[in-house]
Amino acid sequence: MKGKATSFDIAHYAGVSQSTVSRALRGSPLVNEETRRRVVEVARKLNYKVDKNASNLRAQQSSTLAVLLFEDPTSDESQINPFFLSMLGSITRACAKAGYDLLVSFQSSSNDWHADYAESHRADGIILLGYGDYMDYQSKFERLLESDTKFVCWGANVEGRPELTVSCDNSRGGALVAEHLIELGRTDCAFIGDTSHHSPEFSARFNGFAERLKAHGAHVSERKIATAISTEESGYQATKSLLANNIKFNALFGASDLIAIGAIRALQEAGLRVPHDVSVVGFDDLAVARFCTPPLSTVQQNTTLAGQMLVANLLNLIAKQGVDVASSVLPPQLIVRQSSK
Amino acid sequence: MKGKATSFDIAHYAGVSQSTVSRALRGSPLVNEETRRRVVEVARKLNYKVDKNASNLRAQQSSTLAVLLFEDPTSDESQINPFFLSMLGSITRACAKAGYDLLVSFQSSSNDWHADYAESHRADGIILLGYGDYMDYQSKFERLLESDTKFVCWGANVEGRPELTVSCDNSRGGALVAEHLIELGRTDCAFIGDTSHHSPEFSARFNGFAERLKAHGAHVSERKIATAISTEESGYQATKSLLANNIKFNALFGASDLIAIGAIRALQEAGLRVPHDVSVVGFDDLAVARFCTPPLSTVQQNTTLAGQMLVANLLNLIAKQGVDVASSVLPPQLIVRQSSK
DNA sequence: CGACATTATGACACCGGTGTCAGACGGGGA
DNA sequence: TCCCCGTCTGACACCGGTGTCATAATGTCG
Repeated sequence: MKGKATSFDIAHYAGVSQSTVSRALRGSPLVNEETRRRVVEVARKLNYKVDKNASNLRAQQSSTLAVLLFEDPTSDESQINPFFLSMLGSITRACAKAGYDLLVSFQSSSNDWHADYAESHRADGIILLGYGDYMDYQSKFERLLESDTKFVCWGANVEGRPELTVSCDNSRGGALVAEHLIELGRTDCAFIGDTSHHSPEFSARFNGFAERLKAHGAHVSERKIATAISTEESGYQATKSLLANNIKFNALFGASDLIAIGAIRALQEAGLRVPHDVSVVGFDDLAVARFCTPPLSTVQQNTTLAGQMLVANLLNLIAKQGVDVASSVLPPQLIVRQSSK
Repeated sequence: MKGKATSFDIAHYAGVSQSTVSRALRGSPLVNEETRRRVVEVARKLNYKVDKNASNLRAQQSSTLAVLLFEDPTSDESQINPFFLSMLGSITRACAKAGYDLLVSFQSSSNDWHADYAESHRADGIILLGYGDYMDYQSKFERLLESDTKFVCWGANVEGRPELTVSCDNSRGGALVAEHLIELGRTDCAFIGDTSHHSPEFSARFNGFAERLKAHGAHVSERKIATAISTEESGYQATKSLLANNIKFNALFGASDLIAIGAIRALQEAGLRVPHDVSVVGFDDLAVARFCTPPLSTVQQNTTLAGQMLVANLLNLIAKQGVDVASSVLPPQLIVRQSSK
């Protein structure tokens, strides 16, 4: 047998028509059980596999989802945010369970392909990760909506379409951190992250944090806020600049674990002890949080559940073409370790 | 316009035949420059995208590669080995650069789909990660070879086909660790990992390590070897069992960073100081190695280069159907940090 | 001005399945 | 015996492109 076997080959050897082969292999009730057995047996012997391209073409769908991971172009390209990688793992598993394949693509702002996967029929739907850090994300969303592309997004809100977003309750997470620091009596806080609308997740964390502090009579001074993207280096630099300006604080909230880890390095270099002089809390609960020095207190996001919901909501969207899907906001959980004792 | 535009729609509006549209959009020299401009313009206006399924079906290829990541079923399913994730990042980028899409799939030993992606024409070739830890990998390789599936593999050797493997020079990496410990005068070594053929990468690391020590008159006692898979917990347990048996050593080589990190935890719990009492060295240089307590000395594998070579070799294999591709063994690099000073 | 090469285009078969439709076949009831 | 119905199967159009072949239009040269 040259090349791969086709359904015509199977038909030939099983002594039936090609139509019957197709029906038999896909469990149609129209085919006689005895015939089916014969077809299945021949197919197995010839190691026959349905050609996905042909089947997708005819069926006008691809049984495939795509994940587009947006990377902040200002961050180091060689290191991918481990938080998204861990989400990727759970998305992959959820896809497999649903019988879908998963295409993975790393996007940078330079390319504009966001809808390509769907429009070229390579994927039935798209999952967006990291678009909260995308400068111009609302306009991207508009283009996706316009072309009727099925998509769901982690973190960033799609205006007027809450059902397209799965996110952590960032505001609540920030509040948990505030409560924890209040309990410790450490209310003179610095914040490293981003309070602007460019970064909806970081600013939600900050707002939840600041509001809860305020409710207790404390407040975060503008001077104690430094801007950083979600990398260790950026957190380090931002904290260093605070210290260089001789700004004092007894607690520090990093908008992500990577930022917090960088902040700890800057603090330690400046001779400050964590947590003795400064309590530090991060956000994400990356694996590394458990192992760093000192082990980092942080707010855990349930990436496993998040991945499952992204996939489930997207499939729902594809199946029901746009009917109501509930907004999905996941509860965060505070994990206290040595960095804030 | 209902639904997506097809090349016939473009043809209609541009006043040419469908054939010409196809040629024009794919840069055939057969079409008049003026005609091409018109076609391209109409296509852009109608937001036309080539249907990948149709094009793949006709061309009998998919412009897609698949990554199969094998997970040790005995390890915690929710946490994916960060080493492979980082490789995944560089593979994705290399694919994108070559104009290929990437399918990602996590395999467990229970499913037997290894060749499915290729045989169903979903992917032109397959990249195997983590198959060195696969109990029965040679038989899987045989099936892939038999079905003429194009594939390359990280780490594990395919018998008689060195061109299908890209790997780190694990033996040399082990030797680097040995040399480093010899310099420190720490030759009473423990090894945590796997010295059996079940884990070709770990055992190569061990062999390179042991041989170099032997050449210096030192030697690793059987009693100081404990078996572990590549997780923090497993490294912790293995080290704990050594200590429980009252086995002494002044250096420890963990076959991976995760193992070494678990080992450090076990040592510290037992009241041993790292590196004062025991020098610890790992393997991989995960991001976490820089941040753990104390920062971990380790052997760096160049995942960026590795990913690029896997993709390049695979594409080569697909293009030249089986002609010689050089075996690719990448040089490891010792990174000394506080854990072995 | 006719033979011939060159360029640009259209018609059409084809990739390998899926779904529809028509019809063969056997059995039961009138 | 004839008709009807349910069960099972085959023929065929179709999905949306790609590549081949034939041909029209234009230009070249003797």
